[in-house]
Amino acid sequence: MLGALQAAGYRLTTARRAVVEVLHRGGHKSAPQIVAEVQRSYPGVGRASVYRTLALLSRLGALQGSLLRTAQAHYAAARRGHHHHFVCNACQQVIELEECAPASLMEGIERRWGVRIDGHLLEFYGLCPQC
Amino acid sequence: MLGALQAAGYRLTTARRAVVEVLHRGGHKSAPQIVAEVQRSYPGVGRASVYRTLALLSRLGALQGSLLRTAQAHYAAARRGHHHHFVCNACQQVIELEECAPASLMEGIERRWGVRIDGHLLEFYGLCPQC
DNA sequence: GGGGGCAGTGAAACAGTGTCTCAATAATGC
DNA sequence: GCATTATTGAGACACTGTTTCACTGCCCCC
Repeated sequence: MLGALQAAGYRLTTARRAVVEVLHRGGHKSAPQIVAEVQRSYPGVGRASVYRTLALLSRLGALQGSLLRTAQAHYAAARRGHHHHFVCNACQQVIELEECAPASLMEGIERRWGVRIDGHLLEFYGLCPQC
Repeated sequence: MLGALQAAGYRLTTARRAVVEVLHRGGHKSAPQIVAEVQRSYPGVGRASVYRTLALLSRLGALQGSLLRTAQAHYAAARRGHHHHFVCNACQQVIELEECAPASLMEGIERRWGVRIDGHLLEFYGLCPQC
């Protein structure tokens, strides 16, 4: 990850090293969790730098973020049980899809991981016909 | 939706009617959008009541919310391109899955809706083996 | 290996979303 | 109608994430 930064012409600073170190510990972490871990190891590093580094790394593709876009709750009247969305990266338009992840996929996950699934969220991102 | 409220023993108040009315206009709306629309038609209705009603309706299943859970950005080192999650409703644990929505599903969506997909998010919710 | 330019920083203020508290209000059952 | 009590609106609060700005320290160049 540090290599990716350097290769893209970015400087290797303490703040960036600290964030990468925490991310390399693995697992799934929320942004505030990452801030906390970074500051435990490197109290000098500021919150803003952590957020900046996270945004930078995901822009470079070295980091995967979920719920990255503006995190607001979205609602729609429940029809047909559930539905999924396509969100346009350019105009933010939301298209409601009827397509759904096949039941076989969910059954496979339940069997493999020993979990019980009672809901899911499937969202696609890209460009809509107008954009 | 009003029926569902009444059937569950909740009172039919102006605030609740206003929220339901806005939701029945259809489409996808963010919570702040709903607040704005409600207050345009019924300036007396408070923000808190709108949020309370939205939470109540989705608890009753009359409303579908996405990104309903605490909306924080989550990150993990990018491996194998992408991955998906199972989130336990009880302990909030996140399990990383390797399963993915089949490419055929995505191709179908691109063809049918005329969009170009370059990313997606697939999350399952339920109970983990421990819970 | 030692400047110098400037990318990057930390701190703090800001903006936005969602929650909570509490006195006041109004929907319901009788 | 009236009493009960669920629900409300206002405002304070907590939290996440962004922006600003003066300062710092990384890296290139000689």
